[in-house]
Amino acid sequence: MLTERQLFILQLLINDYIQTAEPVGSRTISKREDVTFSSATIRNELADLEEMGYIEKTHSSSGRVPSEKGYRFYVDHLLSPPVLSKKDVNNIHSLFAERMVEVEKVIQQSAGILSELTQYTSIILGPEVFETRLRQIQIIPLSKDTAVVILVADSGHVENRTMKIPPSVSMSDIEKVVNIMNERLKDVPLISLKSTMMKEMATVLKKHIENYNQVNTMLESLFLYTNAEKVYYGGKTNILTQPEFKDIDKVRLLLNTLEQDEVMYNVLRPEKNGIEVKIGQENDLEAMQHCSIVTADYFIEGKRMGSIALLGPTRMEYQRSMSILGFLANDLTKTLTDRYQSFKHW
Amino acid sequence: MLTERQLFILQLLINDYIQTAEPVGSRTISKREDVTFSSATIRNELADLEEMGYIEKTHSSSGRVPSEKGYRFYVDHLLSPPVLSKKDVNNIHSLFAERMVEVEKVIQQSAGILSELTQYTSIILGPEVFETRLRQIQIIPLSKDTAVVILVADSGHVENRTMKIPPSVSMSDIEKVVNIMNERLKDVPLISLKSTMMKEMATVLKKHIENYNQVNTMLESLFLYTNAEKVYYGGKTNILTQPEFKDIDKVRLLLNTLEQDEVMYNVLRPEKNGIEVKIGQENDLEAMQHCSIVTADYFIEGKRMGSIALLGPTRMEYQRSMSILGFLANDLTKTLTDRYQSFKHW
DNA sequence: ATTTAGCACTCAGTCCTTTAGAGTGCTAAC
DNA sequence: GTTAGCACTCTAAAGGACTGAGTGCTAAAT
Repeated sequence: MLTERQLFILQLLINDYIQTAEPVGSRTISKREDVTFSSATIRNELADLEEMGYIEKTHSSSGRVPSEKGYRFYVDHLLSPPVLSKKDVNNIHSLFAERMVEVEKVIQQSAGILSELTQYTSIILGPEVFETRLRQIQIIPLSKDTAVVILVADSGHVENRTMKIPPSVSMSDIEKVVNIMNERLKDVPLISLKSTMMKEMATVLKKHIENYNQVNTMLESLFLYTNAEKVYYGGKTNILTQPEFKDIDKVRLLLNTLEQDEVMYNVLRPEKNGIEVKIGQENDLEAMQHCSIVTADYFIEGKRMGSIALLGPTRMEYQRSMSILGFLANDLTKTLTDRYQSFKHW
Repeated sequence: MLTERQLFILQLLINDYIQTAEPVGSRTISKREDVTFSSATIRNELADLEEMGYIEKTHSSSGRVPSEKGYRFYVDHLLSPPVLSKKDVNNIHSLFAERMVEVEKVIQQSAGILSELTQYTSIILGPEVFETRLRQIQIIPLSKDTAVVILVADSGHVENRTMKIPPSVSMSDIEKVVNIMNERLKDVPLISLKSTMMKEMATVLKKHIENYNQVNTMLESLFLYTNAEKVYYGGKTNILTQPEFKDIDKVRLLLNTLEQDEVMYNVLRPEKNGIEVKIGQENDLEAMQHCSIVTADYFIEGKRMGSIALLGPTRMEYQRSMSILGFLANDLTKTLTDRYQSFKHW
């Protein structure tokens, strides 16, 4: 479809535009050392590329700018082999060298370093709750009618909620329930706690507990909000340095969307494995029309646990972003798998 | 110092400017029904007010704009009696009607409603840790060398950290330590946990524990990061709708500052009780030069527990903000005190 | 049959100038 | 002390001229 030369020109053009954010003209391209043909030739090629929809003009006599189709093609076929500078690699490695104990800190730090290295906004989806399993439940009374319920997962993750205790339910009832729960619910994935409890425990509970109904509603309220995934951010305002975000309204829309964890959760939920790039309109969200998102997954023992992502303008450094992201995802996978193993084979 | 008429004119001018964000001229003021004197007279008065530093011109033939001194004076002496619409009151009351169980949720919701009602950014400092006391410590092993430590406060607040266990420390040692801690540290304010532990427990621990040194370093690392207060936000991007924040760089600076919880913590830490207003440069932070912050405190049994604040442009609706803030602080105080009582007299 | 030089044309951006309008300060009269 | 009136100031908007980067097309060169 595209000739060698057209590919070459398209690549040069997009590379240039990614660096400068300015429409690229034929002369700019022809000035490069490795370009042997004249600007007139380039003009002809550019006209063809435009006709095919890979590039666009901002006005009738302007230079060309990549279209989303152009970026798509670029990402799919024109990326040069990934190169990470030693500096970047060291940066990332030093992060994991610390061997932090808490998963959440590891992830928070990763988000920080990602945004620092790229000057984009980084977003990390915490380990999927449904892959972590219950280790223990504790109930600690606070007052005569409230108690804190603490769930500890095998990953070290701790969830807690405060709960009202109906007056008709006694402390010994609660102790009984907790005991039963710890017996029956151990190693159940957090995400299916509720259903497992309702199914498997109903009969058992009925046998042992007098006020079964009250206890039941109490337990239901306990698991009512299955906690959504936690979303971590780095460099939330980095996007404001991009020239395409001079417009306050665009910025506001985007930042507002970023604040909504549930929305971002859906954005990041990857559809296929590996490194994925969503360009402009490919993100269904209005606020993301002018953005691209690069996502990568991290795994524990081959199971997808979450994803890490970079959010930038459509004119983003795809190659570099993908390299860094892939690299970090890999390190994260290793670190977390290691950690998990040590839990498992204990 | 200022004549009645000057006071009146200053008040009108600031009120007008707060509404319109446009410099106010003598004609605008003279057009008001309750103004009996001519624009020429007003011009004379404005000249005087300017000389005294209460108002400024944006250029030599522009209308006048309040100076920071002007706002200060306005806030201190010219506020009209507070009026809250029924709608606002209902809005706030309905929030507390729900009787949520978790303190954190109450606070998060409060932040939300504040920002909704005012269209400013709301910031709430969570209950001061040093006023909450330890109820119980739990240690739950995760793997052979890690464990989760869970601290439950009497307020229902739960803290947790993951901890490395040195190989030389045995599980039974840890159990002993936890038991001793629960005996000795119950009802100690969270903030002084570390010092109390180091002082009071050293001797006891030495007696009972073999590997005192390892245990000690382990415990030290546990309390190394005394968790800073949690800061809650509502309407983070509301400030972007204000015309004075058209400038992306200002916005970036401000939003970045907002992201830094420690900085905000210091900004909010109130110096005196009651409702306080900090105008422009009175906030030492560079990023806040063009902002005002209104803060109010909330209490539990007369002890200050935290503060709630509104962040807006210097041209903010002080009267309304202060009313709403005061009202909410009051409700918060009541709600939290109620709750606390029920813990205490249990 | 490509490629290229050359040229006419287009348009955004900058710089000036003009104009309108809002506002001031001052003076002289009330 | 107050006000009408007027000259003056300055911004903001609107228009015009000019520049420069860029294009598309044509005709000549390869």
